Amino acid sequence: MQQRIAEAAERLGYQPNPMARGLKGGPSGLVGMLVADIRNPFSVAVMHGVEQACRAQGLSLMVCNTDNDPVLERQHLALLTSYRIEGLIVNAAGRHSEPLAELASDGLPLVLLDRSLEGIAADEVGLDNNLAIDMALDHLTEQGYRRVLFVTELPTRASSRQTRVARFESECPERQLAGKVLSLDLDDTTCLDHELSAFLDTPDGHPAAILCGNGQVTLAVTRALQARRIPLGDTGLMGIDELDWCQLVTPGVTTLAQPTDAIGQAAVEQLRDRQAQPIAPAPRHLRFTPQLIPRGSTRREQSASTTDETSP
Amino acid sequence: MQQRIAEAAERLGYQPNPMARGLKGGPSGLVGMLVADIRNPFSVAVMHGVEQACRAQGLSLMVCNTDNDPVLERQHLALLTSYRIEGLIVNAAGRHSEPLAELASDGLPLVLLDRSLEGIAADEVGLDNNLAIDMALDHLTEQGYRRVLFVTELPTRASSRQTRVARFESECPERQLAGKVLSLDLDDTTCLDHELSAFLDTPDGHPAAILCGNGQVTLAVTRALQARRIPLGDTGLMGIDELDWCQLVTPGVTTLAQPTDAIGQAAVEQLRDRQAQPIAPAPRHLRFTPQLIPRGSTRREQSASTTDETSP
DNA sequence: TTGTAAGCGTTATCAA
DNA sequence: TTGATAACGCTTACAA
Repeated sequence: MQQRIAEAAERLGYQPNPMARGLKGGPSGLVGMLVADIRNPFSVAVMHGVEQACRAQGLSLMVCNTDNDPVLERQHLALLTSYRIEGLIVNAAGRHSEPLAELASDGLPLVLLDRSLEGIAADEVGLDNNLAIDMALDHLTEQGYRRVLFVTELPTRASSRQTRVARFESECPERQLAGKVLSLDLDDTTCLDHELSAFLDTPDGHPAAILCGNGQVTLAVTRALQARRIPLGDTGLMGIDELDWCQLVTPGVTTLAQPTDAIGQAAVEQLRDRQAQPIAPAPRHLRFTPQLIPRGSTRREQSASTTDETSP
Repeated sequence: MQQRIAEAAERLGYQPNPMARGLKGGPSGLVGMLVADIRNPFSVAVMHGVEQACRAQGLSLMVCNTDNDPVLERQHLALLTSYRIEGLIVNAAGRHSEPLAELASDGLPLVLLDRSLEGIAADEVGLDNNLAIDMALDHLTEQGYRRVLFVTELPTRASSRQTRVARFESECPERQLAGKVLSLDLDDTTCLDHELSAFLDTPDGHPAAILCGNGQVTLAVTRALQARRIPLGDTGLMGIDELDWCQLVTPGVTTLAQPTDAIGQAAVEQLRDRQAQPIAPAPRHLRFTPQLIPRGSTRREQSASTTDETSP
């Protein structure tokens, strides 16, 4: 009997209207994602992982870019909830966002990507930031650098940046490294040149390296170094986030690659898990291990300019 | 009287439910966008322009990534239409897509980004491909290259690629250039090395250059050239699409930058225009002019390795 | 097993 | 000017 309607539906090309369905409160099959900056390759890479996972689960993904604008974030949040999303993956929200906290307490499955949010007890998925900093400092130490400048975007905006800065500051002394932190506003990189000079021009004989907090910073710093004709390797350069061009800029830029696909997929799984749980379990935090991709930019004794061909 | 309800709505934080609204058939304020490859920086850049324009118009944008998969494309199309979008911006659809044609003939405002589609008479917004090829060939000729290899992704997939190939083939003879076309499957770049060798190893004394059809190709070719230790400039390299790293790879990669923001915004405007028209006017084609950013990779007599600092 | 009815939050139409 | 009512397409609960 049901066969007959199923087959008639097939024949007529019937497709249920998700609007009507959503009205009544049924499952929407929709997952929302809030991205702080769609032009950040890391975000895009994670998003790709999220998409794949959604597809595998038969879910549809609705992506919104907030461009780091709290107002936009609020609007998009309203849009997403009005479409009855079943889960939300968030890679935005600089500060404690009230609407977001409200949603979480309303029981909407929520996964925070690459950041924690004050006052919101939600699942988190992201890099193991402490480990990443440790790995970076270990590598730089091994390569013989004794002074390190950590350049990061304004850490007030994202908790992961704060974590990295904190770890950097606590771990440098442990390794007898002279550490310094530079907070950068990417819209105004004039101070970068200045600070870079100040850091590099100290002729105390200790080899110096620069550690970049994310891909955008790596780009800005590489540009600045190149403008000042500073050869890489002699002055160390290392970045968190692997980028297309890191192997192209001679002698190659050393990076800590994030497992972006895995992170995206984990976010969706987390969402499903939570949906399946009738009583909300304690928030889970998933921290992924980065992969060190050593290249020429952290090789001090340049034995001929060997092009690095490591692939990401 | 209406004031009272307006103020009550404000007080209670009332927000109309777009589901219910959509059910009845009212305006949804939603625009859909289909992107073939979210990891293509060009697509992301255009998407950013689209977003800005939507915001300015008070529209919400729903983006779907098809990953060049016709099946996914169909699914996403179904999703978007079920949400009663008021307009659709498409940067996918390799071949004549039936569902798309259907939508267009149903009167849904449709803008094709960077491609035409057989059998679909819709508005188109994109680069002036003929002009772009002409500009590239002019530049390469001026710089003294006499042989050019045009590397493109499989042109069967996108009309803009076909247009570029056709123009390349017809214009090379005009300029007494020896032109050759290489169609590349980016998932399998083994043939690239091979073909590159074949092209460059012909010692007929004529300076050779490689022209890349888009950013992804530029990346693949730059990698291949670097692997073979071929210095840029001597062998010319030029790409369509400006990328972050083009100024970083010494001596800088010459590009034709697309005005991505303008293209995205034009797409949304086109949508609105069409919506406003009661009777559908003939499809409009908007073709944008690229910007030549000359760098060291097309400079033959390298007078000292001057770092190019032109910004995009 | 099959059929009917109410309700989800809007908008549009029509009467009062 | 205002208020009541039907309809959008679906789900769910209950009656035949």
